[in-house]
Amino acid sequence: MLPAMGHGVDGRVARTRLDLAAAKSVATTLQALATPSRLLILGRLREGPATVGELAEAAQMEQSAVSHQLRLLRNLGLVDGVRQGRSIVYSLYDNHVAQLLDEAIYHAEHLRLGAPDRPAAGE
Amino acid sequence: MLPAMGHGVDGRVARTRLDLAAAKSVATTLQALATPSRLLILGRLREGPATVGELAEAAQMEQSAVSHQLRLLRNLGLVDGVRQGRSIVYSLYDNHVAQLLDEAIYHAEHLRLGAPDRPAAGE
DNA sequence: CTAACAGATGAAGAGATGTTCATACAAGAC
DNA sequence: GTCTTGTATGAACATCTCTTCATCTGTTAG
Repeated sequence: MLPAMGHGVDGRVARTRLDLAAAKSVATTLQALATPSRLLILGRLREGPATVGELAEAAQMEQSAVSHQLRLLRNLGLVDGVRQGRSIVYSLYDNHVAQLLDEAIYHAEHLRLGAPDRPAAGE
Repeated sequence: MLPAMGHGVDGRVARTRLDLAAAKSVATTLQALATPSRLLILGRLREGPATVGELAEAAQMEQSAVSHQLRLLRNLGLVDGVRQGRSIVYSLYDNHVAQLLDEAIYHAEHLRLGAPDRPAAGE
């Protein structure tokens, strides 16, 4: 009862050894989720579409900073923005993004339970 | 047909808005998966326990570099290493790690299908 | 037209990150 | 004990990342 082979959420199995190219690709995408600011933005987007201003408000950061991060997320295909009047409304690109986000949050929070975070405390 | 609310792999739902603390926590963990070298290491461990030397071989990196990354992964609670003679055998800490890895790879690779990665090519 | 609002973008700087090099530590071989 | 193998660790350095500031583009109001 120790599945060394990875098994996905619905039966899919990842059996091919991760090669360098794949690792780079995955790393690039995961890095998009590996920052508090972007997670806050995506977290807000998970609740529904929002303008840049609303995202800045939700993430408590400057408009410019949000815009920079949105560009990154856009280039990676994680979000999409459409103009609506003066505003631009952003939303998660598709369900893969939403799922990845949810699963990342779920697992990450569970993993933190046993994670000291700080190297050593003893002395 | 547009689930704004996130839904996890087996029904669990992430409904609480991600606050800054949670975002930081998740980001920290995800960052561990957001680098090619660490993904290669974890990818190898997904196939079963391995010594530092084997990991260095699999990831094509120097022993020292592997050791540094292993410390990081250890501190985050993603891997665990036990001494066996002269070697130290590492393995994924638990199934959460394996699952997170699998799902990250799965989603990330699917997302890359529509991701240009490079800003603009025209000219 | 001009003014105001909403975002995007480039440059620059502070900080974080990952690798390498040299060295230290631990365990077994002799 | 010494030597060799396997791993950890610290310092240094190059690189990348994220934010801020100033400015520019695009849209609507007057």
